[in-house]
Amino acid sequence: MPDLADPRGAGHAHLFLREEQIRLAQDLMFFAYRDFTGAADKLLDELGLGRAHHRALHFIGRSPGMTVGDLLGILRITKQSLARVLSALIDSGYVQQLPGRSDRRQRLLSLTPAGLALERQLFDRQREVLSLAYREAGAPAIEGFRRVMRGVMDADARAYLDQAERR
Amino acid sequence: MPDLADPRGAGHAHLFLREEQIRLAQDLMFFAYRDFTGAADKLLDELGLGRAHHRALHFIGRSPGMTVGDLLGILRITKQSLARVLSALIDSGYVQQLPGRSDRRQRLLSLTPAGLALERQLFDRQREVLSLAYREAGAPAIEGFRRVMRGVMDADARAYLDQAERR
DNA sequence: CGAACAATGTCAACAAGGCTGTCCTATCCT
DNA sequence: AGGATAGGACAGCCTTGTTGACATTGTTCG
Repeated sequence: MPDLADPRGAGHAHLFLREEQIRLAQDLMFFAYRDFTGAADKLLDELGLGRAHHRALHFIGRSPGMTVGDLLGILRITKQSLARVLSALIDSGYVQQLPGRSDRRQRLLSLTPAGLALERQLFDRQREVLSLAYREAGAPAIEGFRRVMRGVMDADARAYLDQAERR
Repeated sequence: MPDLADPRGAGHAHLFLREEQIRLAQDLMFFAYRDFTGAADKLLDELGLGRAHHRALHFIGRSPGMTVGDLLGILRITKQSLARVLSALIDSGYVQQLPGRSDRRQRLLSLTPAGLALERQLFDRQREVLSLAYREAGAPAIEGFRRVMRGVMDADARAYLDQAERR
């Protein structure tokens, strides 16, 4: 009865297992994020854009008509940081701003046809990577992936996802 | 028989579903990575360190005795970028270098006691977040998470994980 | 109506952490 | 002896984050 003979040892083994599992997750986060975002980098680079531009394109495409404030809340960067990225996208003709109907101080953001086309190209690069991963992992794994990732995010981010899913 | 009556419609619905699933994964990657790495930021900030320092501490702690070249291969940054981070860690007494036994050109990297202690504190911050997520998601979800994340990474990263698991 | 507040934009300066390019030293290997 | 390799160092650049201050326009409320 090793468990009774040495409960402290068993406890250590359990902690060790959990620790190794967490350290593995740290590795997974680093490598998966690096390679997932990296899938779009080559194309971005050719256009003189960066990941920050991609993020903005992504979220604007996901919620057309969102305000600048909405986008700031999602990205959690300062408006000065966003302004640089956003004005580049507007100058390049990928994003357009329309005055809000109910509140005309707002600038409602949306992708132009060129922006839609670019976002789709970037999307396709990442889809390729993720589709392979999904196919290898199988449907139940995908649901597990979703659940864990969701659990890592803060409440605001979960609320955003809930709202995105309802659309 | 709607499927036979409008196979094109069904195809579109299928594509739409897959597309939405991929876009959801983009969201998950952004939010989960942001909040997971963010868990350690406050502590890093107090010590005047950044995420780059944390990454180096993590991987050195994971494979004590690794060479500078090994670390470069994992992080995929230039040696000049790494040098800045590494020399800061050495100057602060968190990392030490020992000459390689078989090849004395090498500097084998390891954490000092202070480095171990710091890495543990950073680890604990992230463990807190991830433990909650794991508890909510359940064991089968964790395995799914692992499988999908692994599938997203490139072959080199998978090989690193395989080797790390064998230790 | 007018004052306070809110949404957005803008200028300036700074820091972290990537990058390139070049050159150097010590060591290893043939 | 001489070329290849591991690592370090100096210089300068870019992206993308930061803070702080201030301007403009539009909304809201007493």
